[in-house]
Amino acid sequence: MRATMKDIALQCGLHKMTVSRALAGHSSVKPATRLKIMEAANRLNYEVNVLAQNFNVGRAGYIGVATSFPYMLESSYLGQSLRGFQVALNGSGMDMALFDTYSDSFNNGEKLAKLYRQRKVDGLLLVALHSTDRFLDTLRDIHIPMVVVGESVANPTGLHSVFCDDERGVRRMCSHLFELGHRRIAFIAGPPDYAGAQRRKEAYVNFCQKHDLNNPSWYIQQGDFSRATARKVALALLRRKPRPTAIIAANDLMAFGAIDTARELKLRVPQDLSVGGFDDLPGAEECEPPLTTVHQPVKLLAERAAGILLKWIETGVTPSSGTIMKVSLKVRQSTGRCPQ
Amino acid sequence: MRATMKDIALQCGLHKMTVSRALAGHSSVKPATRLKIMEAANRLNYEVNVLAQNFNVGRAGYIGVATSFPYMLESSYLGQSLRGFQVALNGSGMDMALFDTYSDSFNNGEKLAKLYRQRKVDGLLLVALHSTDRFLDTLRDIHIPMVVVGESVANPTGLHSVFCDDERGVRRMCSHLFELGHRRIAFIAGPPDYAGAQRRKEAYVNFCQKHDLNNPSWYIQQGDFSRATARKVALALLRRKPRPTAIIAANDLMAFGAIDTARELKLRVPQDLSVGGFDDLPGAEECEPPLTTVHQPVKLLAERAAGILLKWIETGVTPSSGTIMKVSLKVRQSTGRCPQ
DNA sequence: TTGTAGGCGTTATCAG
DNA sequence: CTGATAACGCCTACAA
Repeated sequence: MRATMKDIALQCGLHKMTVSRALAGHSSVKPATRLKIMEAANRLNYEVNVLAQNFNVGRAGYIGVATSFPYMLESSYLGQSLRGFQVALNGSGMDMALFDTYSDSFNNGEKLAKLYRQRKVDGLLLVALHSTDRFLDTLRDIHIPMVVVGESVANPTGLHSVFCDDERGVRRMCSHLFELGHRRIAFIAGPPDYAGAQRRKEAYVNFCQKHDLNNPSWYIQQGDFSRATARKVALALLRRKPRPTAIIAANDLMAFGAIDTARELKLRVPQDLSVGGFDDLPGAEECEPPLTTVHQPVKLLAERAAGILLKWIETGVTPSSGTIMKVSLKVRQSTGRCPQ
Repeated sequence: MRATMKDIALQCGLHKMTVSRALAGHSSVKPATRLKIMEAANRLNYEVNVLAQNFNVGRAGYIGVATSFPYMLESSYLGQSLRGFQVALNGSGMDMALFDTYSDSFNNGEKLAKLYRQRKVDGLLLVALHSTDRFLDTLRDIHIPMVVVGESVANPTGLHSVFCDDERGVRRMCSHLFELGHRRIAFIAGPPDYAGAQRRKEAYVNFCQKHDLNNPSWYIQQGDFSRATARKVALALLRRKPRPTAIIAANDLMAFGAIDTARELKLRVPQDLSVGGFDDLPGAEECEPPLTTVHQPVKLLAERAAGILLKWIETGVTPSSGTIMKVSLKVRQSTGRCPQ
């Protein structure tokens, strides 16, 4: 069906090798010959067989993006990440393949490793990995080019991860509220098996200690990054005395949940209660009230991660350590002076 | 580096062809030989080179999922679609590659066509395509195995699309409200270049005519499937007299927007205003109040689409027409009896 | 400037 | 039951 270099060669009375050179843009082809070849290629609707090309050089031409489907897929976190990857991959000849690591078969990393060993992908980008995933144990040993995005890893040996400065972000949020007069600051934590969530919580705890806030232990509530759960635990926070005057949520979704609950309890945000988030989702700016949050440059972070991975694949040199990206505090209308 | 069949063959003193047969599970291999081969394969950590395999049979082993990144990526519509694809692709040896059709270079279909001609993908799944996209013009002629998901196409020649029964869905929503006593029913339409949005609007118009509702023309407002825009146009609907007692939005996001506005105007939903949506997003059930909406079996729809595409690729036979999936009305708390 | 030989790893096919 | 050969489409390396 489809024309090959051989077909063009036949039409032109040349050898397929000359065709290969001409199409690859080698300078060692006589202009006249090149022209003839180009015309024939056009005539035949020729298009390189990338499959053969890649097979020849032993690469798949795909980067595997591994994520846990169930709720990551619909997160703008992944959305922005993918956009960042796209930017980095653009022009590299690599494209993105999407894999679900949620299913059980994935959870020991075997399946991902297989993808690589079978040459379905040339490397992996792992988005917001759970730090408990046994991925690491399995994958680390296989020396697969792979970069973890948005999550640092407890034991980073042989793994490169790109993540944001969670600690600094939470610290800045705490300071912001502190300066507004807040002392009764509560915290809704993320799932404990996310290293990033862990870092955020610790930063909050450290801040409280450093400033002798001495808040009751129930000021720290366990969330799971979901809005629904945040609503529930916010209820626990806002019903009991002494009621916090500010809540920091470990991500924006949970901040939204806290605001939902405040509204339900007829508490005004920010007059009666300040709420801070983390992530700066696209929706954070347009919600009611616009959310004060820590901006994470997700797209950039992803772009960086993909860039590192590409270089790794091309050069074969394992990048050394982790990469930390800066965050910034976006002060909007969900935080205000402490009441009284 | 990596072991090949040849390596195994050498270790076993056999021909690589025998190894191929043994590993492929052919019955024509002596059990003892097979065992020897299996052991060697294990010892060498052998894994088939899928790349070579695919090259040999002339297929990429990837299905391209094309979507316009900007907001589709973060939609649960795409999320559910991908999950559906995954189910259908499972076990087929095909995986998903993700492509952004938003950029200009994609909009004439050339790039997608190239993906196919270059054998980067074996077929395409187009999610929620704009019906104005010139994709169709370009792609139709190339006979690429491809299925459009969630959108019917004006001129379906040579294109198979799987979409839901938009008309029936809106009709059922209209009837539901009508039976609750509503007559002043307004409609927030979706972007006119989506065929599905068009169908939904027409279904509404038809219902109004059939029941002689004779509502003013401004009862139809133009939205763009986004929450923000819906808020604005809902304001136009709710500020003017005679105020509608019910609003149907062409998708859930816009229904949420309408509820936002109602809340802002101190209108209670559903006591003062009923609001209906379309899609049944995961969030529709847990929002406040839970949304009455038309359930679209997106995951199933996607699964079906991917199944059709797979068969097309395997058999080479173009499927005939479009496939329409059933919808169902989910009555929740955002609709109620007409006030007075 | 162009041609030839060979190989990438797998499988179909035919021969033994 | 196993082996030999060839082919998939391209490219590297060397020869003319």
